[in-house]
Amino acid sequence: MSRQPPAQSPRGRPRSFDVDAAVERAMDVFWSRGYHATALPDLLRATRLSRGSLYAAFGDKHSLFLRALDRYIADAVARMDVELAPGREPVDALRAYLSGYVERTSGANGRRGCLLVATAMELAGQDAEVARRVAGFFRSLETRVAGALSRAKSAGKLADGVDPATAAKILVCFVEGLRVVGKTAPARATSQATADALLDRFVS
Amino acid sequence: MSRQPPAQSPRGRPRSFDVDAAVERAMDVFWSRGYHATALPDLLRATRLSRGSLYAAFGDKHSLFLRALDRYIADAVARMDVELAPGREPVDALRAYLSGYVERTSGANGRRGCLLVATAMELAGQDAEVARRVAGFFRSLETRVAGALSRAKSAGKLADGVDPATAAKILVCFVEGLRVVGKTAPARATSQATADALLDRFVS
DNA sequence: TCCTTTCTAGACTGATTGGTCCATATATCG
DNA sequence: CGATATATGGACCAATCAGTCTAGAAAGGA
Repeated sequence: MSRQPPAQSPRGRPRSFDVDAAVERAMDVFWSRGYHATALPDLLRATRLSRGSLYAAFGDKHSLFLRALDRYIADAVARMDVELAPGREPVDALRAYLSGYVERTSGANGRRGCLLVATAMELAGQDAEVARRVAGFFRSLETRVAGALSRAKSAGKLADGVDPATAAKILVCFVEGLRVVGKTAPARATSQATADALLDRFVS
Repeated sequence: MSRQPPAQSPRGRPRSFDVDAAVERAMDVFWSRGYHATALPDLLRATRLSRGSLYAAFGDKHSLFLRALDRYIADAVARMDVELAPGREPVDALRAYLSGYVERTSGANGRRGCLLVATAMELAGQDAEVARRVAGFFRSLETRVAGALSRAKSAGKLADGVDPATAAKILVCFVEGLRVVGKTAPARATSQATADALLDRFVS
């Protein structure tokens, strides 16, 4: 869908910087500082681009931010697709998925936070483009968790009375709450025990 | 602790505006826009104060923000103390507490968000004063929920194998996650059903 | 080599930022 | 009344904001 080679050699200097790498570096900055607190010089330093190049390539700060956010979401969804792959034993998959969240929300990783949650809180209320992406991500997340829970139920691994769709909503809230509480840099073992205890209430 | 009358009449014009009301109005602005996106003119309009009065009374934007945050936290803790009062039947108390969160995180209320969560994500990583307050709030929250769960356990109302301290951590993550997901303005009934389903996994 | 394109560095813009200051009005006390 | 303290509104400040533009360097294709 993207990155098709040019139809014919465009005579002259070819693009000499890696756009995707620039987006990734910009993402890192927005990730650790948030949208409003990120100033243009921060982005120029991180991307190692000149002002002219940055504006030529991305238009403006807001557009660059949306690309960074899309990149963050794509990475997160790709990771989910691996951890919660349908082929995998579903309870193991859920446990691995939760462990990944624990890893990312404890200690220094936790303190760093989450671009998506920070963006949801900072911008989703005022920025429709952002709100769409945030809502879409939560939908993706819930769908995949619900799928794993459904497969677990089919395999008879779920406790009595657990509805996969409802339990998925619970787990989504829980992991996003982990990201918030993670800002206080909780101990890994504590968060892991908490996540295990929750999952243990659903599986049999 | 606060608001003691002056030791002796201070000759001259007495304070003619309500400081607490100004803090509350400032809180509303920070609440809906976040720290960085709130500009001084926004605060002047909301508090109906002149620049001079605002700086004389609060020092600077950051100090005013901390006062607003403290006010928000005090309100939240006071509400918890009512909803989770030790005298109350503990399971009813927990149910009421969760319902309050559902109310505040669904529909338009949800879209408005939460000053504490937004602040945690926007500032806690870089601002020690803020980080202290955020961590303190989560501790208060967890302590109170754990207390209610303990009382429920003593009354034999908890399911087998549920540890109050661990379940409290789960519920804290869940409700803070509700605040995040609430930014997408979920339907009240859906959130209520989700919260009920979670609590039903703990009570017997 | 020459043409074309892309890059960089930085000057520059107008608007806005948080914060200071002051002249003036107002209100309450002794 | 007169002294004192507190308010207002707006001028003013330096710094920074996002964004535009240009001159010249750099590099590949013809």
